Amino acid sequence: MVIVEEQLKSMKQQMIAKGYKSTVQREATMRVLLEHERDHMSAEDVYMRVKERFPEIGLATVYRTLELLTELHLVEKMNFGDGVARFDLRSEGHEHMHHHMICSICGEVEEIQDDWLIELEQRVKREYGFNVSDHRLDFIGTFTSCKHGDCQRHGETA
Amino acid sequence: MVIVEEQLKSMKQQMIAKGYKSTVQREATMRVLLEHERDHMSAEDVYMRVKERFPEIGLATVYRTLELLTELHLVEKMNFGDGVARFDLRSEGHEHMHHHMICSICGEVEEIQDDWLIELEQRVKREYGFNVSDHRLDFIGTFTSCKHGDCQRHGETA
DNA sequence: TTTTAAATTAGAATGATTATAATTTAATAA
DNA sequence: TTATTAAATTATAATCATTCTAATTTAAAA
Ligand SMILES: [Zn+2]
Ligand SMILES: [Zn+2]
Ligand SMILES: [Zn+2]
Ligand SMILES: [Zn+2]
Repeated sequence: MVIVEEQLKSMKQQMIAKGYKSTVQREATMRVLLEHERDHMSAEDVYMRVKERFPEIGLATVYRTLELLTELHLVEKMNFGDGVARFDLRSEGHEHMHHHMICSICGEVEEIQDDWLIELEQRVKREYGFNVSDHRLDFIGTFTSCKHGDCQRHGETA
Repeated sequence: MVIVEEQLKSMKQQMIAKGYKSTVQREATMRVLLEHERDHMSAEDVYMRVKERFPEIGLATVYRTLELLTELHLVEKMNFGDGVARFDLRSEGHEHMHHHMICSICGEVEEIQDDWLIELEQRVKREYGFNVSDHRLDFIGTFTSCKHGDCQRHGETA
């Protein structure tokens, strides 16, 4: 886990390397994503956070920045079935997307950073002639702690 | 793979068992799903197919039926990132959702019916105290056949 | 056959996301 | 540094998938 400033610098460099401009709005948006790395925020969530420090930013700019970051493979646009897209930072140095555990009691989303699919991807190649470049793996279920009622987020929406 | 009529009967029974009514609109919708088992259709797609045989049906009814089938765990509502929900029949006798291979050249979606995640789910339980009740696994990549240009669906949207 | 809650219909409303046109700005080079 | 220009931003309108609403119809139970 690198410090935010360092990751921000790296993201800006990648943006410039691909011919995109570095703007204060984009920087503010990236900073919010970095500071909420595990939060799976919607565009609206990100917008509200950015607005706290940069009140004149427009919603469309946030949308476009998130789209751009997705295109640059810095961010993954995910849909967990609640009608909004959520934006998830891709971990530096990880070729493939991380996995998720989604609690069906409270909606909490936790991450598994290790790539557990290396072997299965060889199998996909062998058995189906399909060359995997990325993946998405979500586990749906319950944390033992949630089942016992001591769930921090019981009742919240997501 | 059972015959359509048989599966339809089973789905109707499950619907009635849970206290829902069996209607011609619901039957027509289920029939379309069964006849396009591997197609990953949007609600609009399903609506158009149902309309061919039942022109007076309304779009909202199709939406509500798909929602109901999702609730009954007969269908899975999936989002592949193109802005529409797609509805995928859950295979009879399979506790967990099947896996997908999504071709990034042509958008074709193919299914893997075997459950490849049994061991990983034990690991999730062991390492995170998370009890898995279902999962979603998509592989993104290319079929060897697509990479060589003989891709049937090259250029189509999805 | 009557009753009644559930389901359907058509159309309006919602809400997330995208497009538009005018204005501003980052990056390049004189 | 200043001028140039394409790219980015803003505010707002438009789009489009999905959901809601009120009136009407229907499936199932009595
Ligand atoms: Zn994540
Ligand atoms: Zn929980
Ligand atoms: Zn499928
Ligand atoms: Zn293909």
